[in-house]
Amino acid sequence: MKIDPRHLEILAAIVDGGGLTEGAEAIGRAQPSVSRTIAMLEARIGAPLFEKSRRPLVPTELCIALAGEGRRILAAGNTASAIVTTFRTGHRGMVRIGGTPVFMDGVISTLIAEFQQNRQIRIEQCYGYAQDLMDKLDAGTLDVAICPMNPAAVSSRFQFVPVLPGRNVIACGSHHPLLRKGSLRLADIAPYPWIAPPASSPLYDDMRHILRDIGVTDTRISFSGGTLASITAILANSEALTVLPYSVVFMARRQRIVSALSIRIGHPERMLGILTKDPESDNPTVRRFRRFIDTEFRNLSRFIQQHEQNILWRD
Amino acid sequence: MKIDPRHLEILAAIVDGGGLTEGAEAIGRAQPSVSRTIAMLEARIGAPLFEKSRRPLVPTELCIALAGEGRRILAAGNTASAIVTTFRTGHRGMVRIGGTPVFMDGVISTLIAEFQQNRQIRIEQCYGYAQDLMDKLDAGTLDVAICPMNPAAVSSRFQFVPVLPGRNVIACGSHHPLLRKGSLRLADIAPYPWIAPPASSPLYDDMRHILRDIGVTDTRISFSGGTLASITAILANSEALTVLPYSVVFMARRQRIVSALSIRIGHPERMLGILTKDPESDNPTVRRFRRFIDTEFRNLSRFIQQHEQNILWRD
DNA sequence: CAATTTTCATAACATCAAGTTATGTTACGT
DNA sequence: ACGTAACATAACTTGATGTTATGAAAATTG
Repeated sequence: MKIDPRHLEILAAIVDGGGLTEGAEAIGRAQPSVSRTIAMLEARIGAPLFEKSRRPLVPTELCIALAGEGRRILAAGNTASAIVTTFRTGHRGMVRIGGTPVFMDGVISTLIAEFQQNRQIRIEQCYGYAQDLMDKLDAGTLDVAICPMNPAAVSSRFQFVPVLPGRNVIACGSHHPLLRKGSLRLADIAPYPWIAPPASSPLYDDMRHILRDIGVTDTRISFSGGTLASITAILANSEALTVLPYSVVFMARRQRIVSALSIRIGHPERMLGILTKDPESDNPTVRRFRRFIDTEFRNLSRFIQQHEQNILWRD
Repeated sequence: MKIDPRHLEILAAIVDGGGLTEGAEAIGRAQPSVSRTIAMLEARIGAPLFEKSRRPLVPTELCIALAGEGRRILAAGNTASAIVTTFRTGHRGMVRIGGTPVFMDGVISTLIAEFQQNRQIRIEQCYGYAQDLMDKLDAGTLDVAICPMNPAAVSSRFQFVPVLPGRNVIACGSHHPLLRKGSLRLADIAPYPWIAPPASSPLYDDMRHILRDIGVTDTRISFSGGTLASITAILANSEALTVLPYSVVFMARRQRIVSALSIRIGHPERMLGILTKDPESDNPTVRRFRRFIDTEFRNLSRFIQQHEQNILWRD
């Protein structure tokens, strides 16, 4: 005998409320409605649920047992409602994000940890470069991409919200001898080996341009192919140099492991930004994540600007 | 946002079954029905529950969370069904029974314990004599009465199922000197004191008749007003005599504390039986209890008859 | 004890979710 | 690319649930 779970809910409400009227109110219905529902339930079960002709309604043993189950159903329904609410307010759910490796490791991961505070949100992260990320957004396997792009060159199928200029710096270990030098010249830099980003990454191109600009010719590559963790470790324990996004070095400044050389280098025409396919159709969690990233980056941008004013950039 | 618990059940069934078709079958509906239900649910919630355009249906994070609650609801519903089933088969519920004190204590209580084996049944017992019990049956505060009555004199408003002749015996402690005597005469019995049943009980009248029949004139009452437990204790620790229903002494024979004198006494025209108001309208538990009492008493009756054949009754 | 109030039951009707069968679509495997 | 299996849609029927209005009965109160 299958019983409608809503009927059990009503039963629980009546037993707990102490009467038909209270139960009806508790569950948001009119009294006659629940009265008839109970009558039908009794007919189906074939046994009375309340003692007849008693005014403060007295539940049967059977009724009390069933009301117990009804209470469970009520509880499950409430938590289900809560789940939906937390989901709709973006406090629960999943966000699939992708971005360039160094940037995800060096900046985004820190923000993610903060975003997950007080929320039950799962982040599925993947790494990739611009084209890759756009393909995934198209395929619907990614909600948000965070990557450097030329805002003018973004397809109209995507929304691109720029948040930071895509500036790079020459990074080194915080113990590096060049940091103690007053002014840097080509001859000073030339002797040191370089860590190369992956050949397919934009950073790699950036580095090539920078080296050409400052006149370094035969670059000695001492390490390549590592993610940020490896790069940081190498920088910390050698005198190698590399090119990293300023924001990454900025975020890492707290650990006092890596620093940036005070040398002005040309920076690309790209902006770091949030790339999405159809911002309106995203679920609340994704929206909230985008908003969060956006505001955090604007804060970061301000910090970086303040920081830059305290540094003398030399040629 | 209130969610229909049945929808959550369906969700759970789909997630567990791995597809719409399986889920629909599990819950006993046609596939299009659940398809539309899910569509409506998604519309209400405002978020997809399954990933679109994927053929082995892939549930969303949100969906999995909600399905968890649905599973609870399903479980509660199942136990509710089980409760109803056990109730309908008489394995659960409550029976309100009443009867004459000595008889309830001496016979019925033992049977109740056996009846409750493997069942979740609450017994509400009360004591009373015939008129009292009929009033309570009339008032609907009693399901079954078990008492001695003259079958011919039972009102047609009641059903009376006789189960045992209302025979009495003279009871004594099992150490009693009279038990060692060959044949008993009035002079043998006369010296001993008597325990009197409550004045309002049928047993009291029985005792008076018996004493008159066997010629005892000035009866010495040593104890009165006690229930069976007290009477038994007095019998065990004195040489007092009393009148008890044969069935009570029979049930007590195991403890070897009380015995019956082998003296034939007149017995009343009453039958012990099961008295009910409206046997058809009773719930399954009560019916089952009546059936149980009936068959147990028939067994008891056979035992008693076999037992009697092994005893020489003297005048 | 009668009057009043409270509480539950019933009636009559409207509405909407949910059931059905029949029939597309569409993703996936061969 | 083609067939199959699985899901979606359509059109219609049914039945539970909602409503208001009202009746009946028990409990309370003066």
